[in-house]
Amino acid sequence: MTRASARNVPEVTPLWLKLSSYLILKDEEKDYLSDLEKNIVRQTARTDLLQQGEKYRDVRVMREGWAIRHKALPDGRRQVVNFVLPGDIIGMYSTLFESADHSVTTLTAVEVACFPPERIVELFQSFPRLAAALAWSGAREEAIVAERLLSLGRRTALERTAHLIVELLRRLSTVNLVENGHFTLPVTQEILADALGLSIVHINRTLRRLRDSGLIELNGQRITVNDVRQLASVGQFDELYLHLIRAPKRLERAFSGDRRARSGDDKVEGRKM
Amino acid sequence: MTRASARNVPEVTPLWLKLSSYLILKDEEKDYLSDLEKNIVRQTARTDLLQQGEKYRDVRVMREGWAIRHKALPDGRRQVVNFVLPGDIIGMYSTLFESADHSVTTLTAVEVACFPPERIVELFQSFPRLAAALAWSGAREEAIVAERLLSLGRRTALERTAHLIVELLRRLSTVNLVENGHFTLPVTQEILADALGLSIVHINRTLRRLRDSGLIELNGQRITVNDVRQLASVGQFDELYLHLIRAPKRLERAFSGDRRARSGDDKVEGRKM
DNA sequence: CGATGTATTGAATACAGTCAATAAATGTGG
DNA sequence: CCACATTTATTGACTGTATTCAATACATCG
Repeated sequence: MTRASARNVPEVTPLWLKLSSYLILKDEEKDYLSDLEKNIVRQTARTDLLQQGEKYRDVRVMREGWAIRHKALPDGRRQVVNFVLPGDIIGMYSTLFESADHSVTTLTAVEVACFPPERIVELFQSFPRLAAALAWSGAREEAIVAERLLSLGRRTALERTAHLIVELLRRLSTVNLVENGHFTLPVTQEILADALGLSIVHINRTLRRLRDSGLIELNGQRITVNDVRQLASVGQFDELYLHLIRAPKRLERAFSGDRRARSGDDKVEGRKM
Repeated sequence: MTRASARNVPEVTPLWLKLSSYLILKDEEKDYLSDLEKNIVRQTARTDLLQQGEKYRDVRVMREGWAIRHKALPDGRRQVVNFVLPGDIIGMYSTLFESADHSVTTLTAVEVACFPPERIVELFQSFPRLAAALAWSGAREEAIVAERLLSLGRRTALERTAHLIVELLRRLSTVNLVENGHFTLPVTQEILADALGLSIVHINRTLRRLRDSGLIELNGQRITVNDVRQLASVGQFDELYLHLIRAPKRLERAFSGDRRARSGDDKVEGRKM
């Protein structure tokens, strides 16, 4: 915890906060993260950060504001795949694909950091702990999408809606954007509908039910969750999928040893090759 | 294409085939893959490869047979997140999580290769091209789940079903498991229902409609797709999301240069740091 | 202060679910 | 190899959740 006094203490960004919930970052890692987020771009609400079919470019880190990742059918029907919140990364593996199969559109004015995808590779080589944390965050995103799939496939409208609210609460908590159970929800009911696979009208009715039951309150873009436990219960919320636990011991162990040799230790004891 | 005569020519596995659709593997990479798949385990149909809540163990490669990745609600409702086909990897990033948020259950007798997750790290360090190919395959899985989310959210029962059949056809084609438009579909209608967020009864009726329209034929576990184009059209199938194109040029370029320096080249020209 | 986008509610409709009964297929033990 | 049991598939009738259509209220913004 000793901090070199000469060192420029880097700003605490949402990404920093999020990764810190997974493992304790070292100063050099914080510095590298800080450097990654150096190139900052601002964009207004309801503009595209990425368009379906477009060639991928930079990797981006959401620093402030909300966006949605969504896919559309030729006839205009649309599905919101996920919400992009502060601390989330856009197009981490973009180098691997030729073109995007989804769009990303801002819901609010946003502040994003941009860097070339080559830096991800660099990071995997030079900062394996950071790389693991980023990979964790990426894999967790997949888990979130899978959980939403469970919602759309098997939860009722009420359950889905309750579930989404709890999910957002949890995710925003990690980056300090929840205060006393309330947070800003900068979405129209149309967007909620597209996220939950429902019609606008039905989302409206469902929110009404949640409000009438006293579980939530809505004032403009401010949502207050009065009873998280009960809301989570309505949504059949399973804490497991957000993987909000620190890096497993075996991972820490892997990083504690010699950096070059870390692939060998566990392996050899289990099998001979 | 010259092959060292002394070299043990490795078996062509589904994973090998799949990755080859993305980039042309070098002999040393083939050898490494072959070594990864050395430890082979067989398991009968309808047994678990992984259970929700369980601690993660080995990484597995499906060599033969089918499985499903699925999540369940406390009351028993179930959602199949994805089908695990030959060449697919189970739990690639498993080290990063404490416990599994989903189960994996075999549909047929399967043959899987097991290896400790540390080898993924090893591979990222020693075989970056292979690592990229694996990361591609992982990111593609996410894309498949996202596309299924679009299905459940915004496609009708008929569209969903048609879409899934085309998806399976495409994925199985990559690993040479489709012949003349027909392939083995080792699933009950209950599993299809759980994959598509429908009831068993409704899947049955939907399949009937597809058969009556002559688009597909079903004989036991053998399905024949008579008109892929039309079926794809019914399912609003978008070729984009499977990312069935070779590694983008910038990736190849990155690998062609000096291994240690490859993070720098593109980066510097765009910005100064 | 109109204009557009968003929210809300009622009424009619539809797609998909549930219940139920039967048929077909698959598996098991004698 | 057959008889029985179980799982899976199929179809009809009825129900219900969510959609669509429509009208109105409310909000936000230039």
